[in-house]
Amino acid sequence: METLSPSKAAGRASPDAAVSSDVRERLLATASSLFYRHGVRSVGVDLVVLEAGVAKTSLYRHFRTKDDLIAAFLEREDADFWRGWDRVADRHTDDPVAELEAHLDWIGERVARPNYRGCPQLNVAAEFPEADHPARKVAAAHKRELRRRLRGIAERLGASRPDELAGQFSLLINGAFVSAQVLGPGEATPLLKATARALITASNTATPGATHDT
Amino acid sequence: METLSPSKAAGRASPDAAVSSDVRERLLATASSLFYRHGVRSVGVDLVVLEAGVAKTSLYRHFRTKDDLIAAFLEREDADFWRGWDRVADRHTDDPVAELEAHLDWIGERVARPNYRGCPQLNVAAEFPEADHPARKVAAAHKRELRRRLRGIAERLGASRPDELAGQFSLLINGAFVSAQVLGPGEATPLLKATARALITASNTATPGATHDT
DNA sequence: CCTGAACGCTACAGACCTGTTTGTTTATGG
DNA sequence: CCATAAACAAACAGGTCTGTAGCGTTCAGG
Repeated sequence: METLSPSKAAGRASPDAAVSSDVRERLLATASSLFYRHGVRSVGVDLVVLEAGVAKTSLYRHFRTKDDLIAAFLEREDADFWRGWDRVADRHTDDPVAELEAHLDWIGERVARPNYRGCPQLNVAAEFPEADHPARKVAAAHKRELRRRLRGIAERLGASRPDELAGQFSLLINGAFVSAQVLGPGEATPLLKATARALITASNTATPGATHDT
Repeated sequence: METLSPSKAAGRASPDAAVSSDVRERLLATASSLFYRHGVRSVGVDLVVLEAGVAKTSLYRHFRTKDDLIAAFLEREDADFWRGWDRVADRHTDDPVAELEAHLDWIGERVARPNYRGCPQLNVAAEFPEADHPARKVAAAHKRELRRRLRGIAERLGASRPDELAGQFSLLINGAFVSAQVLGPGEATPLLKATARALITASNTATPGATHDT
């Protein structure tokens, strides 16, 4: 029988009710870190509760299943991502070109980090082929949101076909997310920005309604 | 050694010696299909041998471990991919622009297929974070080869910085591979081609930003 | 002071996983 | 016609996985 150790009780958050979310938050933070670093399927719930210093029963009190925990992980990553995005966007409310370039700087820097392991949304999508998996829905919504925001920028750029331009940006950014392994360090940012500039130029000079395809 | 027997057929393995590779080939074909459709980690060896109609001992005679089987799966996909690529390239030995566009058509068509499940190399890389996994080495080599071939095209295009242009193409194509879930049907090809055209145009004008027509 | 919620801990169920072992069948080459 | 190699079949070893059950402890609020 273990006697309760004061240091233990002090180490973890005070049992102070606060909201019950203290344990939940620690679980989610631990799971997010483990899931991102090692992949979702290779991390068992036993490891999560061990690292979080929490009982397994508590995990299943806060998350119905592991799949729900995975979805919560992606939602957390989604929120983090847009928080960072907004921080960048807020510095360039007037100039859409500058805003886009700042986003690409931010993304390029992120992709070049030594422990970068790819976009969590894309990773989970690759790990779970079933499109109706709860986490897949989060991932799909995240990518739709990315394109939506890019379309907003494209509109402010005055592109003749903003949705098409946004699609191109989206291709580009997702390409950077998965290409870390094949890109040299520091290569992503210049590639992203050069490509974006070429696309903006082309979108300005393109003849509206011209059909290039055949 | 290659005695061929007309009495092939009949559901079960033809006892015909053939090359020993008959069983191996069926194993690899079955595993490849299952791995691609359902993901590598979610398909156990028991299922592979069941679907292949082969004994598990046979699997482990031809592949030392499951990891080796996964690597063989990626090697097979790699070979298939370049076979298709070469078929396209062989039709456009004279015109690099036409060749690139043909490749993008081919890729766009592939990505739009209803049961497209992403690039197997990228999927496996997402499933196995450990960079030293045998399959990861195959995937990395595959992506390096892609960029190498794109650089060849960029050189024949007369780009001033062919390696940079190849990097941009690479970003673009990998982006298309992972963006299937966010792209509308039939959207990939026009996006790919329009982007490639913009990049080629930009690469011809020495400094980005200038809007010059070819 | 009592009740109930939240948490911790241990053990377990039941399934699935990779890889091995043992023993049998089959077919071909010498 | 026999030796050899390869395949088959089935059980098993030893883990790991998700999720549940049982039981004790802490603590806030009435």
